[in-house]
Amino acid sequence: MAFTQIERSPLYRQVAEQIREVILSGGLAPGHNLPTERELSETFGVSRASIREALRHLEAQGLVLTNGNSGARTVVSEASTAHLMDAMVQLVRLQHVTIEDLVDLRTVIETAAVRRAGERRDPGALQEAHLAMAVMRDEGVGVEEFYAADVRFHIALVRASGSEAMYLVMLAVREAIARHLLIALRSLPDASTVLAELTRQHDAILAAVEAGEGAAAAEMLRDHIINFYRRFVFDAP
Amino acid sequence: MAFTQIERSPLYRQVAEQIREVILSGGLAPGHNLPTERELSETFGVSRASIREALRHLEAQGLVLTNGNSGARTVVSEASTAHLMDAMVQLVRLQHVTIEDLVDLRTVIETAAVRRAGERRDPGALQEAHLAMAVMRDEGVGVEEFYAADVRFHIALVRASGSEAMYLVMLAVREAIARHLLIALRSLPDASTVLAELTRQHDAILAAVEAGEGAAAAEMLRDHIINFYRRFVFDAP
DNA sequence: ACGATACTCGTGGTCTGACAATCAGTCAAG
DNA sequence: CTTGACTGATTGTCAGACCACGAGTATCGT
Repeated sequence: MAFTQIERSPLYRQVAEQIREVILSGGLAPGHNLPTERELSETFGVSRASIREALRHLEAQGLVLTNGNSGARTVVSEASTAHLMDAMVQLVRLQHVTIEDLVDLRTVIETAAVRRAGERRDPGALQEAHLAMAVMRDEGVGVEEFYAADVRFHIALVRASGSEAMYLVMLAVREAIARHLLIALRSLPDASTVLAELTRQHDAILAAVEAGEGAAAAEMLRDHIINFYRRFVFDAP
Repeated sequence: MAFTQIERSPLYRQVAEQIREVILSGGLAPGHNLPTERELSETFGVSRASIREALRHLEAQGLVLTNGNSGARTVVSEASTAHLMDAMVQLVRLQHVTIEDLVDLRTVIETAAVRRAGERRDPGALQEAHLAMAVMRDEGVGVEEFYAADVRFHIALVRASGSEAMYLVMLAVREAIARHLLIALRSLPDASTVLAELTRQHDAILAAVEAGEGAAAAEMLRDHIINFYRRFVFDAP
């Protein structure tokens, strides 16, 4: 006979798992109201406390959304990338992944994306890149603003590749890197010169993409990223 | 004037945020016991119910771990990739990312990783790849086992690149793709022929990596992946 | 002296019932 | 038509209780 191990998971986990499954399989559309806690309590046959703990679990997974205030119903959340980003940032902060690795991954994804973007030439996404360039070209721009525009620029390039997955991972990687990058930028002794140089490189990359020369753009982008990190982030202090 | 939105976060969220920050900044090392719920309740000045909801939040983020049974303390969790994978699977199931996109991303990362693996030639990780190959070479192997071995093989290749970040994202991507891939494999009319062909390709790729010919391995890997999906997954039904 | 047994205590898991703050809707007054 | 008050429902929070379980400790028989 085949006895099987008894698995004893807390009620709140069983409840959360059931609700999660319903949401993921489309039984509860985003934006719709969840049943009230008291209703759930009755249908599952557990106390409201357990229901609430299950809801907190789902909330942390980004599946449901509570408005923070009392008196507002709990709703099914839109699919969001925020939690993917959080998960990655967490791994970095816990030292499970090094910045070098992330930069490496960033280079791989971004060069591939740019190569593709050169073939597609999506005008919408490239427009966004141009807007970011306008900010960076401004002489008096501060380091913070420059960095924000830089992120917008690079993200726009990846988005122009048309791959939602790359865009997504890119967002997460950028978010995880952000802290270190900003520190490096802030401690630059001669900021405006460096920023001007970065802007020039951006210009060249964007031009190559728009000319349909994806391979050349990828090449320049690789140098752009690697050189920057080599000069200002890794060896710096 | 710049009025700013009033933000009113529930107690459980404030508690969770504080504890999370302590853990992420190293104030509580993985494996150590968290204070008991009653202690936390006292130090934060909120009821145990709120503390518990905060703990459920942290649990869902993979920061703390409760042993499921009663009588066991809550403990700070090791850094784990499980939640990154969950987050990505979730996005796929919510239709936010398509399988085509994921396969695309997979190709990009995996080819880059193999190229690197060819330069490093990490014997340990390649050993794991050989073990997986042994399973796949077995004639009578079932589709399920073959698939598991296939995942082990590809993951081992990425691991051999030495990039923890790529390995991580690869895990997540594979997990998200898994369901579709298995369905495709199961519905193959002529499984053993296809599996044998896949195994031959694997052999060639692994040989190239071990010979230090990363570029060639990457080329073969790209064909390997793209052809498979084109023939059996996308056009299939 | 030593191993097995029973006991106590602290922990997380669960429940109940209550109250406050807030929101959505209704409806009368101006 | 706008304003304000009223009503009912919902989430947020609390206090207090009980249970099941694990770990250590004391007790007992040999």
